[in-house]
Order: sequence, then structure tokens, then C-alpha cells
Amino acid sequence: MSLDKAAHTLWPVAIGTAARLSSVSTRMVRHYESLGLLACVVRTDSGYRQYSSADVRTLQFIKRGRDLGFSMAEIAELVSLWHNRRRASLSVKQVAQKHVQELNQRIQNMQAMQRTLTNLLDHCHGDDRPDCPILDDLAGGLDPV
Amino acid sequence: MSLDKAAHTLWPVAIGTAARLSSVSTRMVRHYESLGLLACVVRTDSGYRQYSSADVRTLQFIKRGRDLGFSMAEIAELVSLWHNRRRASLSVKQVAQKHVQELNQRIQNMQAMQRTLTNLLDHCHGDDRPDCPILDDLAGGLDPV
DNA sequence: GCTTGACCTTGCCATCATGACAAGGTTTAG
DNA sequence: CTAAACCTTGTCATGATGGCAAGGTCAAGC
Repeated sequence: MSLDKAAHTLWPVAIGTAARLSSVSTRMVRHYESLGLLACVVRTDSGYRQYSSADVRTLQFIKRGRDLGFSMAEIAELVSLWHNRRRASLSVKQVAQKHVQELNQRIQNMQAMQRTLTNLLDHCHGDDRPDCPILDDLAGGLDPV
Repeated sequence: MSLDKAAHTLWPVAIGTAARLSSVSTRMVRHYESLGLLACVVRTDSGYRQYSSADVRTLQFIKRGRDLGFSMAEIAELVSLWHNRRRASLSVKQVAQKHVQELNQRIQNMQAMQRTLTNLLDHCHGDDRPDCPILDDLAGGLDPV
């Protein structure tokens, strides 16, 4: 697979290489280890971490999970399910569904902000005069109902 | 105005009342002061903070700004513009426009995540069988192009 | 063999906005 | 006078990430 090609030097690789192969910073590779997502990381006699191609695949998994907006807690669960051959796909689906719902919520929130703001922006002439409906709104446009 | 009604006790008020009147926690009232958003907060002899109705209006302004998603740095600028009678509405508009653009960016990101996730969810049977397109994707479904 | 530069190690501080808690002082009502 | 409710300051925590610093290691070139 492409991993073996990319790491033309033999496995295992040091942290910098693992980081490059997974598009994760070395800082975060260590962090994920501290969160228990990489099981037992082997060390050389001098203390350097050594990563197998399986480790790098796990890092790529984490990266992809982050790119899809999952929290580290959710990713920890997904990694665990991934490693469990007897998982039920339902468990995975539930994690993803909950995440989609949260995304939905946040998107709705932000779209509401945006509607209000674009409304205000439309009515702000935006020149050198001081009066401004945006400030008027912030200063209590809605509260004194 | 409604503020005077709400605070049936006379001004100035203590932090708890100011917090209630602005829907901001006392914790955050102190924090906003430490950020320099409340200018000089008067104290009683025993050290209790005392808030004028102008202070409470500023807190309400901040609250509204937070509800619209502005960062504290942006709010600091907006408060400053609000207090400056010679401001140009253009300055306000620019802050708001930049914020709307950032909101847009974040919404786009999250919608892209959502599209991918709903796609995967549609193809996950979500029962007790272990095979799962969501895990397949996370495990490198896209990378090995 | 030695030097140099690239790499690795750990640990701590910072972000941003907020909550929670603790130990102690104040005020107010009964 | 006491108890409750309030105030004070300070610290720690969140979540995911960046950055820096001081020091150890390794590999390549001379």
C-alpha cells in the first residue's frame, strides 16, 4: 500500500516521519499517545518513539476523524470500535449521527447569527457618518420590547 | 428606561444585580472588567464593585455581541467605536463584515463535513454486523487516490 | 574522531471563553 | 448575635493546538 512506498526507509519510523505520513504535527502525535489512542508506543534504547505502519494508519484515522469534526472523545470511541472486530455497525452509526446532529445545531446557530448580521449590514450605510444600526442593535435594539 | 424599572433598588448596584440585569455571569462580569471593557469600576470602602446603569448597558452590549458570535477582541473594538461619538459607521461595518465572512467560512466547513457524514450514514446499515462504511472512510477511504 | 545540523526528549506556558470551587470578608434580615 | 446571602481573590479545568527552551541523539561530511 501507499504507506510502504512513502516510507522508503524501513519500518518502524521515528515521530517526524510518522507525523509527515499522517499530516499530524509531532506535538499532536505525542498528545494522541497521551490520550491512549496509540496503545503502547515502542521506544529505542535512547528513548526515541518508534511507529509501525499500523500506528501511522491509526494516526491517519484520527486525522480524518478530526477533519470530519469529531471530538477526541468521539474519535477515541471510533478507534476502539475500529479495532474491535466484533463491533456492531450500529454503534458507529450512533456516534456519527449524534455528531451530525450537533453539527446541525451549530450550523443553525451560526446561520441565525448570520441572518441577523446581514440584515444589520444591509441597513448600515458604511461611510464616515457615525450613526449605525449595528451599534444600535448591540446597544439594545431588541431587549426593550 | 427598562433598566431603571428592573433595578428597583437605587443605582449603583452590586455585581450580582448587574449580572442578572445583563444575563452575564458574575464570573464574566469580572472577566470583562479585566479585559478593560468596563473602564474604571467604582468600589465601596469594603471593596465591593459598584455598577452604574451605563455599566450594565455596556454589559448588555457585550452579551448581545457574544450572542452574535463576535470574539472578545471584536467586541472590544465595537465597544470602543460605540463610545466614540466621532466614529465612522464604515469601521463598524467592516468589523461585522469580516465576522460574517468568518461565519460563512465555518458554516461552509461544517456543511462539507455534514455532506460527507450523511453520505456515509446513508450507506451504513447500522445493525449488529461489523462492516461499516464510516469506519472504512476513516481508515483511509479517500486518501489512497 | 569530531563537528554540525537535523532530529528527538520532556515540560511548561498560551490560547479563548467559561465554569467551578475554596477560603475568607461583608452585609442584611431576623 | 447569628445565619444566609452576598462579595472578594485565587486557582484549576475545559479542548485541541501551538510554541519555546534546555538538553540528549544520530547521521553525514571532513
